[in-house]
Formats: sequence, structure tokens, C-alpha cells
Amino acid sequence: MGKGEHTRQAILDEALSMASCIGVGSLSIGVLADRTHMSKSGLFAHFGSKEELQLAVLRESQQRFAEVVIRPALRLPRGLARLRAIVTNWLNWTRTCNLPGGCVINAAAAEFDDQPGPLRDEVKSGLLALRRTLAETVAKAVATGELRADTDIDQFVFELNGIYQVTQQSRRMFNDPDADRRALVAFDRLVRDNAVIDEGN
Amino acid sequence: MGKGEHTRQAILDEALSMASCIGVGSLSIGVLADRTHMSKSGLFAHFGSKEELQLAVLRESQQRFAEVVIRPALRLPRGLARLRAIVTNWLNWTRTCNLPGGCVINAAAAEFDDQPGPLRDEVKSGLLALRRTLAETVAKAVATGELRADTDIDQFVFELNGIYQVTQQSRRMFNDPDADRRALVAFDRLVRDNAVIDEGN
DNA sequence: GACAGGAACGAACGATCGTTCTATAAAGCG
DNA sequence: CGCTTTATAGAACGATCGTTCGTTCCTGTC
Repeated sequence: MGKGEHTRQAILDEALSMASCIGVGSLSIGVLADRTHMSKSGLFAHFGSKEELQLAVLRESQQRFAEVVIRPALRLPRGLARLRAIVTNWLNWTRTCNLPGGCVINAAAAEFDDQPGPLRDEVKSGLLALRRTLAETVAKAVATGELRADTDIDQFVFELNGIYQVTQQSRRMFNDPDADRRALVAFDRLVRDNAVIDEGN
Repeated sequence: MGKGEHTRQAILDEALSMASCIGVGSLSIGVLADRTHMSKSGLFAHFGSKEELQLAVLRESQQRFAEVVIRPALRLPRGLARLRAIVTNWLNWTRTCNLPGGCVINAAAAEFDDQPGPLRDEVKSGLLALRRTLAETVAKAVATGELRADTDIDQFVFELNGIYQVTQQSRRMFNDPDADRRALVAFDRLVRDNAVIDEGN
């Protein structure tokens, strides 16, 4: 990795951590330059515009998400086991990635949902990619026979997203120590209601 | 209502609609002055500081929420009927209030969850008040015998919040026409799983 | 060791930010 | 009406914003 690439990565590291706390929209090149011990113009040259920096932060965040949430789970057998692994990785991923202020993309979704442009597009594509991955994973749990054939997959993914978002809010706003447990309770209920009818009848 | 109060309300109207789109943190006194056809200083005098303006927006938002979501539901009999009314009012309240960019407080929760100060405190207290109201409403549905006595009320409220948040995201980011229906499906499942065991066994 | 290309800097730009001050206009009240 | 209070305007402040420019420094190659 050349020197330029190395610096760029260091900037993105700091920018990600900063954006996690104050939001992608509130990133400031001047403040970011101070934090990385660079000049504004030196930092600026790596991206060409503030929007490009913000896009780079979103892309970096999405890439790390795939690495720490999705990829490790692919080693588990398809079906409920893999789905459960994704969910637990997902619930913990901001801690895994050392993002002090929570999920950047989720915060950006609330920030840009009314502001058309490349940033909103990037956020949307990231969220869509996750929803697609989740849908495929759920579909495989149907294929393995662990979930019922008539499972409404999009509804399942919809509710998964709800569980994630309220968990984030409960943790971040209320420091709720039960948030993770409640998330798993909700997940289990979601799975149970879509599981094949077994000996319990 | 004196002239000052009238002007202040007009400012808050515009500020609320603006904050709904760009976020409370991105409110700008200059832009807001233009939109209300006032001078910056004239507008500024009504609040004394930007932070007071932001706080006023949050309080106004919270008050409108109580008026269009909670109060109408109080006319229904306590129990599931009232709970369902709150949920449906809740899902529609930004449309009822003509907030073009969705729920201000929910967006502010994601924005300020890592920034201590009066704004975060105000958001937190608003969210807490809602959670308390929801918990009481659910508790009454237990008291009427519609929900089981062993219903985990905090878990119930937790999941309700999840349903709301993902509905907002689905509507705002993806223009998902099924979001409302999915929210009600999730709500019905939540109620059913906590309902008293009836003839179905 | 000269040279070339990329990387970082420092200074400056115009714009906008929140805020303060002073002055003028309007409103409310006797 | 006149008087007091309130409401609004206008100009200016220092700070910060993203961005541009020209220069310097470092790094790797012949």
C-alpha cells in the first residue's frame, strides 16, 4: 500500500469514528484535519470534495459491515444457524468495528431520507444490499425446512430490521442493559412463529 | 394571542417542517429567516439562541404528537382497542401533522444519541414519555384480560418501537407501499402471541 | 545525484454560521 | 392622543465552512 493510500485509510478511520458520533452530514474537513494532524488542504486533496469524503465514509462503513457481519456467518451451514449468526453479529457489529457512536449507515438513513443526491443513493443501496442478503438467508432457512414454506420472507426481513433499530435506540439513548436480550427474545419469537409445526401440537 | 406569540408560532411551524426534512441539528437561523420572511435578528430575538430554538422545535413536536396520537385514542375503551388506535395514529402521525420529512424526534434520537446536552435530554425525555404511555396502555390490556397476565410489558413496548422505526425507514427510504400493512401484520402477531389462550386449542 | 510525480502544507477566498448592537417601527394601554 | 413596551430590521462581528492556488517536501527512478 503506497503512502497516499495509507494516509487515506487513516483519514477514513478517523472520519468513520467521527461520523458515527456526529453523523456523516456533520463531518467537517477542518476538524477532521486537526484530528488526523494534517492540513485542511492536504486532507482535502485525497477526496476532491466533501461529498466524496462522505461517500467514501459510507462505502467504507458498508464494506466493514460485510466483513464482520456477513462473511463470518457464511462459514456456518445455511439455514437458521447462519441466520442467527448474522443477527448476533449485526447486533454487535458497531462494537466489533470500534464505532463509538453506533451504525453510520443507519444514522445516515434517518439523516438523508429526505435529501436526494448521491449520499442518499449510497445509503439506500447499502440498506438494500443488507435486506437482500437477509432475504436470501431467510429463504435458505425455508429451503432447509426449518421455516415454513409459506413464510412471508419480506415480512420476516422487515421485522428483523425493526428489531435492530429499536435495539440501537434502546442502547444508545437509554443505555438499556436488556436491549440485547430483548432483541434475541424478539428474534426467537419471530423464528418460532414461522417455524414448522413440530411435536408441540 | 399577542403578535409576538403569533409570530413565534409561525416560526415554529416552518422550523418544524424544515427540521423534519434536514434534521434539528441542521436548522439554520438564516435560512429559517428567509423562509419566514424575517430578518435573522428579528427571528433570533424570539429564542435567544439557536439551541433554544431547537429545544422549542423538539417540545412543539412532542406536544403535537400527544395531541394527534395519544389524546384521540383516550376516547376509546382501555385495552386492546385503545392500544390499536395509538399504534395506527402513531404510524400516520407525520402525515396528520404535515411533517414532510417524518418524525422529528425519532430523527433527532439518531442524531444526538452521542452528543450530551439539553437537546439529547429533551429527545430522551420525549421518547421515555412515549414508552411510558405505551407501557401503561399495554398494562391496561392485561388488566382487561385481553392480554395474558404474564405478558412482558417492556418487551412488548420494545417491539412496538421496532415496528414503528422500520416502518418509517421503509416508507422514507424505499417508498415501500407495503410498509403500513407490514407494520399492522407485525403488530397483530405481537398481540396474538401475548393474547390469552382462547378456543384455538 | 538530477529529475519527476505525488503528497502535504500554508495562505487566502467568498460564503455562511450564530450572535450582538443600535435604531426604527408597531402594538398595547392609559 | 401620548407613552411604554414589544417586535422587527439592519449592519457588523468573529468564527468556521468548503474550496482553490501556488509552493514545498518527500519518495522513488533513471
